[in-house]
Amino acid sequence: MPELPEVESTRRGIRPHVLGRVVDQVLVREPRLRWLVTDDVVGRPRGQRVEGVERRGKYLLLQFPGDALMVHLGMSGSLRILNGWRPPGPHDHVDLVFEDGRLLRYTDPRRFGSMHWIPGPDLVHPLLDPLGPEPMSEAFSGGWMHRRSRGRRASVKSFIMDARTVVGVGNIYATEALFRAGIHPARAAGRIGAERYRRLAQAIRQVLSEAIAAGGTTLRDFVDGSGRPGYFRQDLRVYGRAGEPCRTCGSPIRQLRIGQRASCYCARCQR
DNA sequence: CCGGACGCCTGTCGGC
DNA sequence: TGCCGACAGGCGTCCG
Repeated sequence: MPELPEVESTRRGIRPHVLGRVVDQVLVREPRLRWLVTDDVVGRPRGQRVEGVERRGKYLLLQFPGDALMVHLGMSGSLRILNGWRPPGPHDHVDLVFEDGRLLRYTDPRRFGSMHWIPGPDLVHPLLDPLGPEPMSEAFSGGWMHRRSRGRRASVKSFIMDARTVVGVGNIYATEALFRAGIHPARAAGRIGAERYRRLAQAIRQVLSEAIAAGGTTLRDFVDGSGRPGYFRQDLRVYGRAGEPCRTCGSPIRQLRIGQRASCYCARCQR
């Protein structure tokens, strides 16, 4: 499910409901996520107040005094605020129960997500360590991509989906950004010039901003912290539109596979 | 170092 | 109707 806009929509949805609340207990019904949920996730948050709800790439960070809880939604994960106890469904793996009876419930049918306790205030974790720049930060630019891509023969689509290049860009938004920038997804990253990378950086920022404003993209089951779907699906120009006419030029949208992922593009608009 | 394939899971959908 | 393969929003790991 979730790329940066969906994670950010989740962050904004849950933040007002969890900020300042004190954790009463953490219930882990199924610890077998992408990585085994360890005992510190169950034991350490108890009695602690949530002091911040942040995001780094596709990771959500619940900040406690001195420590943090790091959550990844994988392919099919979501977090929901419940105002009171409700019986959990088969994929409701973790509950953070607050002292006032509200809870934050983690649901993830495919269990590709994860939950880690990060001791200490500095957000040091091996999964965060290799991450590249945030797309909205100054550190991310066409120049950065251009320099980093010299000599690379991998496709530009794989290149921008690599979190070391830029965080938060998954299959949907890589596909959409390349369409907006007029770049063919299979083109070798190292054979794209500085000016086109400037356009691509702008396209990535633009498509992510618009998607956040729409509450993200719901393909099947994504909902934000309040249970609302995202409405960016109707604004997708190429993703999931193979065989349909290009909204710009009318020629049929084509699809190929890059790195085991479907890649839709317009052969006329993207070179 | 780089690039590509694999595997982890469950649910859904299309074709036969 | 039922079965079976393909596919799905991610990403660490392994291999050549």
